[in-house]
Amino acid sequence: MGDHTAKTSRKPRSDSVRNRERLLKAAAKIFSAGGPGASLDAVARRADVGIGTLYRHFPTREALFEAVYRREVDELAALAEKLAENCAPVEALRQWLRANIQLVATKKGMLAALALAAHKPPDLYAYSFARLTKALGFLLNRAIETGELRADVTPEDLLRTLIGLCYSYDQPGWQSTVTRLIDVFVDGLAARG
Amino acid sequence: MGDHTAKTSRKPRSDSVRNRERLLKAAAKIFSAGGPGASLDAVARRADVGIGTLYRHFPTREALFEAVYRREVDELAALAEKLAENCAPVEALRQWLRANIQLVATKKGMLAALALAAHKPPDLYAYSFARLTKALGFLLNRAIETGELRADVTPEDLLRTLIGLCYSYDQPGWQSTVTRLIDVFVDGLAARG
DNA sequence: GAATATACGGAGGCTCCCTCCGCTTTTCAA
DNA sequence: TTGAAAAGCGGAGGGAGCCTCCGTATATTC
Repeated sequence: MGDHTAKTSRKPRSDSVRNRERLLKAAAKIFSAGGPGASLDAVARRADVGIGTLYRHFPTREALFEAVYRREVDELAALAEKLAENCAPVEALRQWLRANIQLVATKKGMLAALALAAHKPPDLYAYSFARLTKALGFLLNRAIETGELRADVTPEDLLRTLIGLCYSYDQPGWQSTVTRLIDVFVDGLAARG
Repeated sequence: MGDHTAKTSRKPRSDSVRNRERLLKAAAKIFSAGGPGASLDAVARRADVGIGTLYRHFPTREALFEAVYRREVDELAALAEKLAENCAPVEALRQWLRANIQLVATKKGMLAALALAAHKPPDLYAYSFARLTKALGFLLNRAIETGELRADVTPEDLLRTLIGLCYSYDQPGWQSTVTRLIDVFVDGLAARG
């Protein structure tokens, strides 16, 4: 089922692997063109694969989104660690948040992926949200421990705030606006409790 | 066409008026139950009216949303004036933002209406967004003029921020969380200019 | 009591979603 | 090499929603 836990001995079928790859490639294209809510039928068509195959590999829209954007999420997580090494706590946090905005601006569809990850009932999305909150929590805690930021905002809160702000998407000039708004927000976190 | 500009002399047909009313009532129910994206077919069915009639009265989903929530928007606008009379600038602003959260919490569907108003290309939504930004602009300017808040955030920005934050909807305990986040944001606005 | 402007209804054509199951391909063991 | 069984494939099919179009019905007006 695409999910090859080393349970049974058989190795995954070659056609299965190939099709999964095709689907991911097609999905990336379709999502980046058609935004969230793009047709899954269209993805299957583009991948030259039956719709049933799509659903077998990715039972839900979320699952497909997550698979498509997993690479990006991983990179964000890695970036958090790098920034922690090279910057002061609050600065590192700001940088990371900006990198997120940048990414959303670049990879269309990324925002939808994040939104799904952040808004849906747990368990289902799992990977992305966990990965990102962990990374963000790391940066946030550093700044809280030094006493530079107030302690009553969680990584989840901040991540959702970021995503919420990015929803001003499509508006002209949104990128600089959102950056400014995030800065305001971080200033608010810094204002003594 | 529901839009009776005193152009022609004929008075609007009684069945038209009745159906419009029915549709609004049905839509309020359906939207509050099914959230945004609820079926318009279902609205028509509930109103005991042909689907064509629905589309004739409200050519787009947005139009219907706006009509359904117009009353609430008007009340928010009125509230802004009342608060301005009775509270200090920043306090009035906070109160108003909280009232918004409260309203979103109460009237399900309201959030979707606001989001549509705030995210879509101008002209189309018109009424709600204009009304709200005007009200909010009024409160915001008072606080800026007294030098209590920085001047580089527009009413539109703030409104979109509010809506974006409310998107953490459905999450348990969202209401108090969003209230806290809004407070953080206002603190950020207050932090030195 | 016409005449006519206005509104009504819902069928029809399209797209999308997702499930289900008969058929094909691949793997693996003998 | 081979053939049985596991694994995967495809797409038809049923359901739902969207929106348009137009023949029919009815309110208003004179």
